[in-house]
Amino acid sequence: MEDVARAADVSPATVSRCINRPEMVREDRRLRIRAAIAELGYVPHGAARALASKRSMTIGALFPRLNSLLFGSFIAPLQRRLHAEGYTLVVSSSDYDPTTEQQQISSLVSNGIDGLVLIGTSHDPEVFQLLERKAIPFVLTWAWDQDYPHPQIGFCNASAAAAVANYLLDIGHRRVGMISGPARGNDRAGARIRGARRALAARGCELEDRNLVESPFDIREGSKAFARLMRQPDPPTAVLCGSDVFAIGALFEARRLGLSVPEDVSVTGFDDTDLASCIVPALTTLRTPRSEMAEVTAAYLLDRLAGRKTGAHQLETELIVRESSAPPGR
Amino acid sequence: MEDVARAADVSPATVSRCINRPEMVREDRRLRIRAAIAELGYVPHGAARALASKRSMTIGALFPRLNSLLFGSFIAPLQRRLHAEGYTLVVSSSDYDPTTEQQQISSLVSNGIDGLVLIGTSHDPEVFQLLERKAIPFVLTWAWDQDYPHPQIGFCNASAAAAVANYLLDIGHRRVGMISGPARGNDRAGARIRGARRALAARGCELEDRNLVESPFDIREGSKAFARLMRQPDPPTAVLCGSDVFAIGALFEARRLGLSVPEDVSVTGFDDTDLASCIVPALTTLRTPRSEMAEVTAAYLLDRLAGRKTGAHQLETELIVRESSAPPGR
DNA sequence: TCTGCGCTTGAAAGCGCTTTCATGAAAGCA
DNA sequence: TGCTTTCATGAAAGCGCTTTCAAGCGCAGA
Repeated sequence: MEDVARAADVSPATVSRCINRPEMVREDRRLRIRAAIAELGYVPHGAARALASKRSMTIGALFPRLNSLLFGSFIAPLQRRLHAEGYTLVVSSSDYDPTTEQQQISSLVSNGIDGLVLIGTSHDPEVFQLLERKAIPFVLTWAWDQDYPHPQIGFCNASAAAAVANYLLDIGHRRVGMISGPARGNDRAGARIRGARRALAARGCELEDRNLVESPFDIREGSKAFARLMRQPDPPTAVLCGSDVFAIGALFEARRLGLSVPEDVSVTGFDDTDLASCIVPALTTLRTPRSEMAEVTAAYLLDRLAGRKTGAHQLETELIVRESSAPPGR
Repeated sequence: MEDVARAADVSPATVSRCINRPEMVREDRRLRIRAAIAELGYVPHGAARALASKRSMTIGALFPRLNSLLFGSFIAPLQRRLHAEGYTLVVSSSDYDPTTEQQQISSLVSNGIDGLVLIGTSHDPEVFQLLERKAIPFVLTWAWDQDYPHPQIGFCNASAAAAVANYLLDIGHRRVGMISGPARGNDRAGARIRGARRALAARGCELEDRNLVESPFDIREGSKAFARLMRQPDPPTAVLCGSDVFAIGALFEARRLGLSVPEDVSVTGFDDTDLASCIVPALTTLRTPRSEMAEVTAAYLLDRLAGRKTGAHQLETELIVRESSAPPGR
């Protein structure tokens, strides 16, 4: 920066202003400074900026997993929107482990994030303490719970799952199986089980224990779980999957088992990932509003960071009926 | 830090040493300092550390795309390995656009990365200038070119594609189609086309223009391209896809068109993504050594950052024959 | 012509840490 | 005992920026 200042024949203070609030510096100098910056290939030193200005222009996002089909469609728009406002998004993953999550958050805070995006509502209280002590705005996404004390931008996983269950009931299914992610430590999976179970019970169909399989999120696990459900004496006529990943695995497995979907068994997904509409048969699924959620999340944080007042948002989900579901029996 | 120093009754310098090189401080004080840190929930200020120490303990990685099936299996092990050595991985994406790439790199450098991972060999010369001027170690992955002047850790895309082509020739195919990513601006896609074309030509089979489709990396595009190839009067008996993504799209489309794979047409993928082994029929594909590449990449950068001498690496690929390929005709 | 105001600018004081350098204490040796 | 050597520590000088503060400048209005 000294070099640039010298080359443009101004003080370092003016160079700094030219970079941060160009409208403050007179046009002729601004041009001279910009020329000098380009000429010298000057790249500002982020750490020094962060230290002096107390803002890093960086937002953190911590996901349980990165290598899934799921989060891409959230990260991309989030990144885009934040970048447009000059912020950099730093993503990392906790591997569904609370301890790792704490470490990662601590590391993010240490790296100087100005704001943080978390997934779901179940986090260690210490996390919230740290964020509040450091006055770092944060928001929980992918979930919505009326009585939750922290800002959320998401949808109600329970009623979304209930919507799928009700749809299956509507078209005549009575024996419904479910493949879910591990409810333990995953509020979303837990809420989806709860929602589906209640909806079924409300119309006289228990979700029997033998018809509920919890597995790690993985296509292959979806296949295994589906096989297990269908191998039973009295298998379900419809399998409600708590994630498209499971449903995709189920569809593959059905083909291997020689079962036709939806003639022999209906399969529904959850999330409406890219694959859901491509796969054959196209997957009936519940669309979660990921890109909208990303937009609103970005807007929320940007508002908070600009000192504007904002609030939480509940977003809508939508059932997408495609080819993988039909009335039972035939 | 002042607070911690006061609480532990030592100087800030000792606290700093306790954090960075604990073996330098006497045990009793070390324990006192650690207790104070825990007690006060002290989190070091990364920017200040970076500024003072001239190291950010951060590695950047710039991918063309993030939302693909592909890079997850590279990022996860890379992240794990770097994290184990105290480094944080920052990933971002250029969207296959050279200008965006430059901006992103500039932003990464500005954010103070200590090292950088790039994909492929085609990058603006200015990028290398900047990295060299700032003395930031970097490495190019996913590619291998004998005569390339910058450090690479990857595999030869051309010979990998040639291996697939030769396999198809070996089992008797003469009319081979190819679905490739856009060769323009993507050295990997270009090399794969070149490799396949040469291997075919070497054994008397031209890759005709009508049998080569270039599309953006996307399942749906794979379906479209496959449909286009098969709609021709004299369609190929095998379709060599430059990416599993295309092959998966092709498999779905085949089912829609009522074509059996591999009876009516063989389909091969590239990369051996997670889906390749799950899908029905399981995909014959070329395994690219992504996690190994991640390990070696991490090791290379860590060596460079520790001042150790190291060199580039060529890695091996492997053809995985599964169910989607068979001799033609039947 | 003089006063007062707004607009730009530069000087300089940190931001929170690391690291050099000097110091004192403890340990080893003659 | 007196000397050197080693080790652990604290004081203090920055790291490269931003931002406050004061001051210079030109101009409008009196």
